[in-house]
Amino acid sequence: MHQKTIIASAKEENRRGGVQIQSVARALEILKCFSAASELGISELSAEMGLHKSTVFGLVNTLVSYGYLEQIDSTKKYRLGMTLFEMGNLVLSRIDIRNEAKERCTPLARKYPATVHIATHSMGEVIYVDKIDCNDSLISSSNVGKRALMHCTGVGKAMLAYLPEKYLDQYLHFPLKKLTPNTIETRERLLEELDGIRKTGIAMDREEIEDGLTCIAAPILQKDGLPELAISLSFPYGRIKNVDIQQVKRELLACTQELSARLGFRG
Amino acid sequence: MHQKTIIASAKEENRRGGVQIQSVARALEILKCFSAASELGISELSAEMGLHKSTVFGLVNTLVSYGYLEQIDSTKKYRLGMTLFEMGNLVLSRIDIRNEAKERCTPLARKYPATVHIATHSMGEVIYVDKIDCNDSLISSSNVGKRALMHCTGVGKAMLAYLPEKYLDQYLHFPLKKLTPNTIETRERLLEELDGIRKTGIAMDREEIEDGLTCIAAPILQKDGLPELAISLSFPYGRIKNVDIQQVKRELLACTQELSARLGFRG
DNA sequence: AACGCAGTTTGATATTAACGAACTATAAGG
DNA sequence: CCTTATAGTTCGTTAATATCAAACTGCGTT
Repeated sequence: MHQKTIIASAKEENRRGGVQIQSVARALEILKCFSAASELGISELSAEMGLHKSTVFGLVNTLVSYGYLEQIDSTKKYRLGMTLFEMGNLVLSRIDIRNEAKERCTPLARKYPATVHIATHSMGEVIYVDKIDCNDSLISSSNVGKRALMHCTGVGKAMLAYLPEKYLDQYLHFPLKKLTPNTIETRERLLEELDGIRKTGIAMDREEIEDGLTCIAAPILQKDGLPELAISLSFPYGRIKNVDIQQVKRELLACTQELSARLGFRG
Repeated sequence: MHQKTIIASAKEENRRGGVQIQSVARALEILKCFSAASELGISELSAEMGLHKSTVFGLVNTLVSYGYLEQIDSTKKYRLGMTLFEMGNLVLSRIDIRNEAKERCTPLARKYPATVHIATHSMGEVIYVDKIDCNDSLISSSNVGKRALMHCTGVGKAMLAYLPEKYLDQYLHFPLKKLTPNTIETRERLLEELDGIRKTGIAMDREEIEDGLTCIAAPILQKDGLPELAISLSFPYGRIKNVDIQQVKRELLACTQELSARLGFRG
């Protein structure tokens, strides 16, 4: 079957060992085709997936039954459904410590000209779960719910430093994607960096994801020593000048260590 | 196969016409087994679903590949994954008008001793998408992301009144579930109520979902006249006494009509 | 050290998902 | 207004694939 080949080659990346159920994988690939605003029809999806219309219809129809997609009456097209929102909120409420983290870190966003981000990790990527805007914020396009790469973000490196090395092997592909002149590319350089982070408990992003953006980050560790979240302060170009970085590090560490303690972590 | 029978009988409810892909439906049923905090193993799921362990394993494994579930290293059990959060945020950002609605209605929550809820509908149920706590709020256990029945909530009735009657036939089962002495039970009584709502543009919940809780609600209508959201003010027992209900209705309508106009609705 | 339990892997069989073709409905164009 | 085209939907056949059973692994307990 030529279709199978297309699917397999296009999506082999996220294969995890063990059995995969083809039709489930295809259904989830269909969900991936949708972005926030996009409304797609069966034929578009069929073309995108390289599958027959009727095959896609069956998969889509099942997703609709469960509210993962919904059909727009007027156009007959489909869009993401409210069950995803419902389930997403369940996940959010699972991360108990997030609320506390937000409360505890709000003073930092007030005191410094920085945006505070709270993030977790999933399958080798950063996912932002919340943010606190700084007082004099210009625009606030939210990253909440978005993914980012781990090797070039403060939060990502902060968590990687406390994850087992096999996590790194499983999810990171070297050479790492270079986004700015400062982005770390090699495994050796990354391991070295992570060693440094473990020494101080603080991860820095020095214009590694975006020119002009500096971040100071630290992880929140669970009882077992693994990171559940990380918190970062992002200073856009220029604003970092008049800030006492050592002082920020101390205050951030005070926050995250207290939060780690709340999770039962004994450093 | 006896398992098939179990699945079919247990879940026939949410069947939508047309083909269903069994393994996709099973995968989504598996997701349903999880609540926020729950961590389930393959054997538990296998028992819950009435399927063989290895069958469940294949399905779960696929869900893990895509981040819909994640495995906890220490216990080998599974929990809901971050992709659900990611997708849920996409859905949220699709509902553009929500932000405006929140902003526009915040004054109401400040002025009156009420909690403001913003909700939409999905498959015949209400889903709360946001809320604004009132100033002197006691506890704020959030309903955001939760579902509720349409026939006994202000927001639900507000939206039902502007949905086609076939929506009602498709999703509501009579007699309706009675939650308090005031809950509407019959189809006739509901249609009558919806007629009344269309006359004033306002839906009231007079202790129909919970004793002592009164709500005033109104829909936000799209260009095509169908409701996208509804907004309600909830007054807990006692607080409604000193409130000028007619004035609240006028102010709420002013909000929702402005918001409907923003969506292109011309009443 | 043996047992039991839970997660995981493997292989055989028959169910089921995929395809192709046909059908319907809506919209565009002559 | 009728034809044509496009997109969504339905149906029946076939072969691929999901399911089950049984065996394996690894951990924790007795």
